[in-house]
Amino acid sequence: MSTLKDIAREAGVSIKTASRVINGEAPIRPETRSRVQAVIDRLGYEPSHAARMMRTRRSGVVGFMTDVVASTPYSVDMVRGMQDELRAFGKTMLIANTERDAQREREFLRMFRQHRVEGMVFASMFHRRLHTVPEAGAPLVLLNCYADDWQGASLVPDDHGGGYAAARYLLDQGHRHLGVISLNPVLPATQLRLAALRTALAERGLSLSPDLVQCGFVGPLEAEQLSAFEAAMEMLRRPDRPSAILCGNDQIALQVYCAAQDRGLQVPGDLSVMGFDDLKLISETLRPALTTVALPYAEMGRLAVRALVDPSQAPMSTVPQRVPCLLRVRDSVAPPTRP
Amino acid sequence: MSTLKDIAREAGVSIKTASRVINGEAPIRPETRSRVQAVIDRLGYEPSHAARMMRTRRSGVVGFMTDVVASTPYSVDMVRGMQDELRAFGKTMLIANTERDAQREREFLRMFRQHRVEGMVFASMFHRRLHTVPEAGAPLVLLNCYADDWQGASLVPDDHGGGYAAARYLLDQGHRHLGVISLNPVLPATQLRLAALRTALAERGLSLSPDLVQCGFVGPLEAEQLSAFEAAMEMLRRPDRPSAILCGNDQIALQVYCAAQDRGLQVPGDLSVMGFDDLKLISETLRPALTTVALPYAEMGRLAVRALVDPSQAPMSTVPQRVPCLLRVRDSVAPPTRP
DNA sequence: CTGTTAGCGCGTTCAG
DNA sequence: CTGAACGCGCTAACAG
Repeated sequence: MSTLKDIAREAGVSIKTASRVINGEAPIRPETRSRVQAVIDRLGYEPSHAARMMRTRRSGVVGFMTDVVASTPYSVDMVRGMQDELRAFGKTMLIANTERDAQREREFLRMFRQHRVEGMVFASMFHRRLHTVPEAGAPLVLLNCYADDWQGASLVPDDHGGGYAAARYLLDQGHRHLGVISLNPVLPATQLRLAALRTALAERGLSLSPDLVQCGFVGPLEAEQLSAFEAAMEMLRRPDRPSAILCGNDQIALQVYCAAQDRGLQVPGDLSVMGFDDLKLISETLRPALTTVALPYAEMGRLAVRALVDPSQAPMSTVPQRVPCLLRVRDSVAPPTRP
Repeated sequence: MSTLKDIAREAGVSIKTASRVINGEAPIRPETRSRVQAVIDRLGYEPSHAARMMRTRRSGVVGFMTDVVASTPYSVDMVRGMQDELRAFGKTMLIANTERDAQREREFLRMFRQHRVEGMVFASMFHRRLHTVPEAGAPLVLLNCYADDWQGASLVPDDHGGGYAAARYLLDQGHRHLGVISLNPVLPATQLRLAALRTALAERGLSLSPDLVQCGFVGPLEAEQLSAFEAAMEMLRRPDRPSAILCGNDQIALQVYCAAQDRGLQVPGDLSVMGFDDLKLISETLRPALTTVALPYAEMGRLAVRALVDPSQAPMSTVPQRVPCLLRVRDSVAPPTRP
């Protein structure tokens, strides 16, 4: 690969002049500029990022670390959102996946530090509280999580708002008797959405039957297994079965569809189903297509980068900032046939 | 951030000695070593990747570029496979997603060149032929694609083998009357699997009814829409409906489940379903869980990195290397009830 | 408008 | 076993 010196020599100018045309600095005489440019094109020259970084002491790189990718590819939307925004600033991204392994986390943090990342984004798979905050010697933005001893930037989905929107939609369609198959109860998302649901219900003088609130998973949080099918089967066998089920995520909703099939119930005719997450792989593929609430992961990625790269413009507060979750109306909810 | 010079000064040794303990070079007197190490730990020193790279002229970075992420998060497995292997070699990864935009592709290639990537992996969403080969001035491995004018390394899933395994499994279960809802016919994957199916059928003196081979998508390849539900409905209404349906991917299989529900057919009692891809989000969530064929994306990622980082060990041939697709037996296939 | 000089933080060379 | 000096490719600071 050729160097700036080569360009300068070939073009018969000084190194600095070559540098100037590359960086579009200062006024350069047009003929000089085009002569230098011609050499650059001919030699296929690209400035060395490493050398540039050494001189300017800015890496132009931000690190992205996730805890688990697991079954839910939640991080790809965040990555895309981040990339969109980074591209606009001419920056690049290093990614790391710790798989919840402390050893790997340390290694990757070292790697980030060696690359002198200008910022770091840490995302957890579930909206949760962190015990320790990863430290890469650069500004940090937390995605989908927060920490008590951490007064920096933190972006979380507005689970309360999303849960409220879902509940209101079902109520507006005429449902009065709702079932819930939730995520693990220890997750803030679960509690926030339940609280929102109870609020929406209370506004109409209704309440939630405790029997109709189930968890869609079994086992410890780190190794939980889907059990929504069984929960749904049980719920649908009851004489007072709900006319609609609110699900903790789209996978649960998928299992509810399967349970409905098994019970000979049509969606949405006999049973309305509401998902959460808007995993297109499921929500757009199911027939009838799934009405769900979209998690704003791409938007969170964009906001995180903006906060990192241009902090003045994004004055992050010390409390987690809630990013809106949008209701995606498709075909899995209809007015109830029995009141 | 402190530098090697700081370390040397604080420890009262020369820069070179400090450098030696960091890189574990040469014999150093133990007491000197531990004194230097103590300073390193105290100052939280990390060597500058940029400075190192400039000196050694090796970036330790490989680039990963994908064409579309779209609905199918196919690339996350590749990324994970690559990361596993890169970690073992102490290297890192830069990622880019072109969204099939030539402009973006050029920009990212420049970025890769500026970072002096030591290798590049290009992955396409579908197993396909490339018109032009992206060039980053470094060794290249193609994933999921190949090009006629390109005699370098290329890894593709063994669609023929996977299709054959799926067909054999259905035949071994006793199925004789098979339906197919495939990917777009222009894709090599489609043709390879169909050929494998015909071979397996021919081995038993059977053949495929042309009426029972449908495509699960409509519209042009770049913007195709799932239409497997309609195809399945049509197929299941036929008097000679198949006892099993082979699907081009797991999303198609999901729609076949939905169509079966609509027709009042139980899976696998009335209809066996075989997927392809093994998207866990779908295959492990469906009830009954989906029997499918796994695409070896993580393995392809690992192999690509190995070929790049240690070419001697992985002598890639000039023809695309086929990576085995494994049958994942779950619960969606059972012996047919009507012969 | 253009050129000269001096490092950025490392690893390498060669000399102790 | 250890140290001094040099240069990787580039840009900042300051001349001209």
